[in-house]
Amino acid sequence: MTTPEEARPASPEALRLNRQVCFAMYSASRAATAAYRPMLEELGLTYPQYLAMLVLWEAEPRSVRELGEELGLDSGTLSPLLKRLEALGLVQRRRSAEDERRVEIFLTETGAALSARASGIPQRLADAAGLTAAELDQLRETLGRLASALHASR
Amino acid sequence: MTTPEEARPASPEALRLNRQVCFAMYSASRAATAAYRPMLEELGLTYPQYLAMLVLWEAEPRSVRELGEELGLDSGTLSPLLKRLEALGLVQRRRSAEDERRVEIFLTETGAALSARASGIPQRLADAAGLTAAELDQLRETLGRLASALHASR
DNA sequence: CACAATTTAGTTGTGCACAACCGAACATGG
DNA sequence: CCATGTTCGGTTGTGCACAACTAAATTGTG
Repeated sequence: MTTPEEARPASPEALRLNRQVCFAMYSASRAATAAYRPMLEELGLTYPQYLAMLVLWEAEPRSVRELGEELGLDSGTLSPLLKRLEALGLVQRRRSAEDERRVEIFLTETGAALSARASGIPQRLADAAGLTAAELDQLRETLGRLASALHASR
Repeated sequence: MTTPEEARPASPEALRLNRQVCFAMYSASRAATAAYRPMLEELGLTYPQYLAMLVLWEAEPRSVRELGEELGLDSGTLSPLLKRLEALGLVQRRRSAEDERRVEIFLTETGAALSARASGIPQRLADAAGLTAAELDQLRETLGRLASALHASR
């Protein structure tokens, strides 16, 4: 009576892959990155590079630390990523004059102009998602609470 | 009349980071991986390694291709991952006799026994998530539909 | 002022992801 | 049987993530 349907002796129901919300997130997140890829390829960006550019398009310049705060990434990830953006001619890295520890990331003209070509991407992705605007809103809200709770639980 | 609240001339609302569901997923997924990390460290596993073990705990042996199907990962990711699991003594890789192209992944006794020590992890993570069981269920369902739609959109 | 503690980027090393490609093994039509 | 095409696992190269560490600049304190 312990196993309702088929016998499944070795594997407690809790360990079933398809029951795990975190696998669904991991999987959906990679699917989203894959969906962005062809669109971002036109801009010559990877998804994390696109995220960094989104932050810079909102306000600029930003220090590496500020970018890391917004994106939840550390310098080990951002330092090489930003150097690649610089090599692409989209940003410029410059030591702050007031605080020589800080490196300020400025958009170049090319980098700033790129936002125009990126502006259609969110809508194209939302269309591909196949969810209603309300569902997307609720999903975003739930994921936000989840991430907060997980961060707090450390 | 175009910008309802504060003026935000340079950055169309669509490009705001916090509006993007995909960033919420990306972020929450990494938060989940980080939440798993200390628990999985006790088992000596990374999160993707844990996922592979979950699949094997359900049914075994599985070919590399079958594992890839379940996890949505290709051989470029799985081959080295499975070699690491073999080096840990948790699985064994063996060429199939019927089809010499296939490599079957078997659990070792140690690998099979590890499921007992892993059985508490899903509940511990669900607790850390701070969502109700209903919310987690709905989240999983929505993410599943989203991933399907994104895969279909290619 | 001296000097310990903190902040900030950067580097190194490990482990995914994934594209592109390869060679061996199998399948199939002729 | 044989030529062609497909499947399968593996390798290589690039780009994240993240832990652990380093060095330089700044801040706080006696």
